[in-house]
Amino acid sequence: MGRKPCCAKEGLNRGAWSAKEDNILVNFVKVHGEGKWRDVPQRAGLKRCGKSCRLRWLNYLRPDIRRGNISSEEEELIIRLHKLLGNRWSLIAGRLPGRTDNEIKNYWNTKLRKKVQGHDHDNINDSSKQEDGTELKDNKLGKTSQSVIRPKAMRCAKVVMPWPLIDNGMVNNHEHTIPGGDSESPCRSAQRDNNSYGFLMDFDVNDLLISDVLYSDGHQVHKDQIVECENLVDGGVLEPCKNMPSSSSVEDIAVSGHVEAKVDDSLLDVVAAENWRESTDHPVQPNADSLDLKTLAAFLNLEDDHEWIN
DNA sequence: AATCTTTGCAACCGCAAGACA
DNA sequence: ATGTCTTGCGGTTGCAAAGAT
Repeated sequence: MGRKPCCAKEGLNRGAWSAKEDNILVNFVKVHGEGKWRDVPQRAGLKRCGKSCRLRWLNYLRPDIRRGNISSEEEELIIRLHKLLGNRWSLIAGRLPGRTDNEIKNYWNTKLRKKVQGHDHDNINDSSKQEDGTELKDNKLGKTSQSVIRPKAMRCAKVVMPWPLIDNGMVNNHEHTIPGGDSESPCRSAQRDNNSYGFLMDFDVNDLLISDVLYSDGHQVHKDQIVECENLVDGGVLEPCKNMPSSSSVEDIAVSGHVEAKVDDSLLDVVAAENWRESTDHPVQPNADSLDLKTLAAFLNLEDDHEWIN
């Protein structure tokens, strides 16, 4: 027996919302709050599908929506997050306070994709070309291959809050333990040094993943990068994992799709959630935003974070 | 000025996961 | 344990505005 459709489609308005409909929905949510979207149209007196109401609210009517042009910092962040997360628009949007997944998706599809593709084309490396010089495509959509973290299955055992947040007194605890998480993570905790990489946290992912993230560029990780990474480790940024497969030679560590590194949402959400909480009262809050960008910059790109955050 | 093409964005659709009875 | 409901997500579509011819 099939499930009921979310709404009877006959007699319902479709397409663009009128100002009057917007008003009704806003007033209804103000009074009754979000949720129970299925009942909203009937209770609010809207000739709309509940799903449509929810979408309209989330993507357009919510008071904390930040409209207007996407800044170059946001654009840069979207590109980097997309490189890291793929088409996980909701996750990407979660790192951009006030922006919706739909907006970011549209922005990517209409502007950034071309931009990035153009850039990739310029920087196409040998590994993406066949012997005859034609480019290899990794799927039927013709996307260039890239390392993407699929943030679902893996559970994060323990999360260490980013130091800037702690230093700023935004949070009290130095550790947030996820209930049910495995307390014996194979990777030892990241060093508690006062540095911006602290939020690489006690994470249930091996070093390969970390180097994936740090150097995810869709290309092979070079030996000198690993050396650099190890220097970071030596410097107290990351403590080396004990269970790193010893057989994996440096040259073999390809940052490619086969590493289905499934990072729990909490990886970055810890940061974003705090910033979001801070920013919802004042959607454009320079401190919170710059903090978030800076922390993410440190996470996403160790080398040139000074260049794009300013 | 008229028509065609492209672009940008809001909205829709189907699917999946989690919650709940 | 199972079925249904609710919500969220990502892909796609439709349409209006802008630009090109």
